Amino acid sequence: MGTAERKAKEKEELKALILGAAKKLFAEKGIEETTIRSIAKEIEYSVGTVYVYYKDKTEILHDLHQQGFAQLGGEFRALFHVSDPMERLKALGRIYMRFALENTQMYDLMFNMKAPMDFIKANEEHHWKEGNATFDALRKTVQECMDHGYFKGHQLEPLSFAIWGSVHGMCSLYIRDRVKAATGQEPDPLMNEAYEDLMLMFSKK
Amino acid sequence: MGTAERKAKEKEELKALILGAAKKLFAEKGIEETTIRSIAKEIEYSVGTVYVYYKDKTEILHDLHQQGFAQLGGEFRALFHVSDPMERLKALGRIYMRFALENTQMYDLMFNMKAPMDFIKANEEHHWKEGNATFDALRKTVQECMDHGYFKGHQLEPLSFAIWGSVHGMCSLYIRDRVKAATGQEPDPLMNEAYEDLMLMFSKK
DNA sequence: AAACATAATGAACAGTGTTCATAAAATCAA
DNA sequence: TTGATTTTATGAACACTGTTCATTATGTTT
Repeated sequence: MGTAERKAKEKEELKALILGAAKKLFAEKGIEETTIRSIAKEIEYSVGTVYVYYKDKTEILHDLHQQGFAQLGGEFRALFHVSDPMERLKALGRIYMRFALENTQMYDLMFNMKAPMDFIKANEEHHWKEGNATFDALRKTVQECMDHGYFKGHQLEPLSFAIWGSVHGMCSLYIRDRVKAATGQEPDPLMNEAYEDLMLMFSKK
Repeated sequence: MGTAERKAKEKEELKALILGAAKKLFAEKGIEETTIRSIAKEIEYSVGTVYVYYKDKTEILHDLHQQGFAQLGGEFRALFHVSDPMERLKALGRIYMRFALENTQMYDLMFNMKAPMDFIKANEEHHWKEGNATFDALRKTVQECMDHGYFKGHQLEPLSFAIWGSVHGMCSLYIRDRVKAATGQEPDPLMNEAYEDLMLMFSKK
């Protein structure tokens, strides 16, 4: 049936319109200022309409969080042409860090906020697909590093987590304004130097 | 004047009562559920009274955040009898991690939430006293480690930040429920193993 | 006892996410 | 085309939040 098909498409379009408005406001103003009413106003629909297409605010945030992972995942995949695993590991970290610093709100949503995980739990999807895929990219690279003689005496799983945590921690402190406040130094250069320090330790055979 | 003195003391007591109730509710239910009304109810005062003693919710959260640092700082100071700097560094990290896992809400407030930093900024105190003091404990220990031949080729400041970030990152991912969701493993053992992995790398001369 | 100062109150305001009976629009059936 | 039916959009209303402030109650001083 042609009409049903078209209607389904229109529904998808309006849903995407809502998500786009949410994304824009979210990136600009952050989560606090991104209210359902402001989203509705942005696309010139009523408040109720948003709730026709999204049952929750958390569902919107979850979709946004997925978009973020799609982007980061794409940037990760583009790095798999780097054959030297340690080089790739360093590049993965750099991309991750750049993504965090350039999309602070989005990064926050993906790795710090409760909402997306709450949504995932509430919908019985006890697999965090996006997170797993991203973590897999790291794990595979770490495994290859080990095959090349790096990280002797370490275990793949905890080591991968430790590496993820290390880079995430610096980004997280950056985003929450703890870096300058605690060190008294300018955040951006310090982040770079700290990252070099980390990689120096990681790449010691 | 004796009466004035007593009244001042009473004021302090009521303020402490409010903070205590806030702390209790906060540790139990988290920040979302800790409303001004629930605090007032807990101590059997009216909503308005809370605002007599605290101008803001952020001021309450800032005081709470300070209490957290007082506790963590105390536990840190107790470690300065450990003379071997690398041993002390490892112990600092363990204490930090234990604090995070046992006081998730408080840790979150101290290192992840916006409110306390917003309050500090709003009050022109562009020094994060608590954070600085805590970071100093780490920096001093790292410096001593370097004096003992560790961390060759590293710079004190970025390295200290990298170490802080590393441990913080793992704790942060734990608290925000990303660990099990991304790795599929039980968080607590994984955290311990990952910490060992980190320290193994840090302590390579 | 009266005048004054301090402290506690809770109704009211503006904002939030969310719901749902109603209205409008689109589709289908004749 | 016209009427019936289904689908979509609406915004007032609800329960909650942080916050304010005129009013009330309490305590102190003269």
